[in-house]
Amino acid sequence: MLKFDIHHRQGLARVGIIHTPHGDIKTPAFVGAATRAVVKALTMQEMNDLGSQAILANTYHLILRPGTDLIEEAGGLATFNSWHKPTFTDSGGFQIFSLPNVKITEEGVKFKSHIDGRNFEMTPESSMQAQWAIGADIHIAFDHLAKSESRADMEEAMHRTHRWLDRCVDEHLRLEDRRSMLFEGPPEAGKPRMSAPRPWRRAEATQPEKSMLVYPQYLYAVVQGGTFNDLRAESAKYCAAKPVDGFGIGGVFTADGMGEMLQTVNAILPEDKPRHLLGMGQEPLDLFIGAEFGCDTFDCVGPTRMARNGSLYTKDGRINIKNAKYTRDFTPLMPDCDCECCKNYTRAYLHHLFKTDEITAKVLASIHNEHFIVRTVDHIRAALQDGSFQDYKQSFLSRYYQK
RNA sequence: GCUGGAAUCGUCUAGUGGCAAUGACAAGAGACUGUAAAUCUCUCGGCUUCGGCCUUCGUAGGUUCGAGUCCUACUUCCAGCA
Repeated sequence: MLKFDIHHRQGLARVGIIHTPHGDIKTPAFVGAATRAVVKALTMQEMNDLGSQAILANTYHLILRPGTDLIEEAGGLATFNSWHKPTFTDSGGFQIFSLPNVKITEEGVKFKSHIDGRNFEMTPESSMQAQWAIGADIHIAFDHLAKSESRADMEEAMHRTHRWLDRCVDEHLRLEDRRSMLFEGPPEAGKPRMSAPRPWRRAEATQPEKSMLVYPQYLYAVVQGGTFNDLRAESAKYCAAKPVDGFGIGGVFTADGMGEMLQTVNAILPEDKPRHLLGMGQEPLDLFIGAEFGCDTFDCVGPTRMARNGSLYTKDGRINIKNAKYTRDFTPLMPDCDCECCKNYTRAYLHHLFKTDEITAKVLASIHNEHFIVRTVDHIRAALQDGSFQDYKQSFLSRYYQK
């Protein structure tokens, strides 16, 4: 089981540490979106320097390119992309369900690559195998996304997600058993299964299957149910009963009603396992609500996508640096920010880089936005720890969202 | 000097008798939440009571119900020949 220590609680909120084979994550934490094993526009060194603790890659994208075998051969995701810190993979379900012409059956999903039209099939088992090959520390179960917001569709998607979760768990445990047999021998009574961290070399297996990464990997179930809190409760109960290491909360698209939903779900989920709020974190409000109601980690493509499109966070809300009014603004983007962008460059310079479509515009903007969100969650963690959360939330949000 | 060719909204460009006029870029603004996103959308002659009205395709005339489009002259530019 994934080790998760909780040091402090305040209502549903908690402060803790997730211990992964590639290091610790102090929670609550924002996990950078590295869909194709890269945080767009940034190097892993830059991600490290801006304070990121973990990244999340996407199984769908990595299956298409470069292929999961290649990542396994490289020594796993964290070695391949030189991150060397905790990693997550999303199952790919979310992406596949958003493709046109997907064929969904109880067995799994058939789809065509959006790159070259090649046919692929993904099942709960194959998603687990792909994620084990990619070798992130934490995997997300292959879930079914509802085709609409309707209750009938949500219910169908939830039940299939549950059935698929059972298959994900079986396959995950099979892969973990195989790994531990290969590298640690049969479990001894009284001795914990989890191995000490080791060098992340790929090991040649002597068993029929060809190779395997030596470190343990962990699985999160996904809670579904859309905007229907009774479905959310049902899903949380189902997931809570499974031998998984943590939980993803999926299918959340707006902050409206999110707090109530999280209260329902997180009151049911076991306290001693981490919870990841899938895909939320573009709006600071999401992060405050998520942390307040018991979520430990977040990921979101928003900060870096916004950055590439010139929409930059400040304490007074987002600004579009491409606007003409910043042409002669020779002040830092955010004066009290200690990111590389704000410490060294002015709004006028950023404006110029964007207007001339220089690559560095996206680099500096991504550094700032990612830093902004990572540090906001860091502050939330500190505030929870010292009891000032409500004050911090109030002062941050009233300034950020004032009009 | 002669002979061709060309002048269109910031720029380049489409247009060969019904046109406020094509497309691209530039410019102005907006969107973006488990990334088919360095992407996408809107505006882009002026006014408007949103039905229109006014002014526009180098300049000045002309032909025509009607001209960016045809004719004449002029101006400027390009090419070739002197």
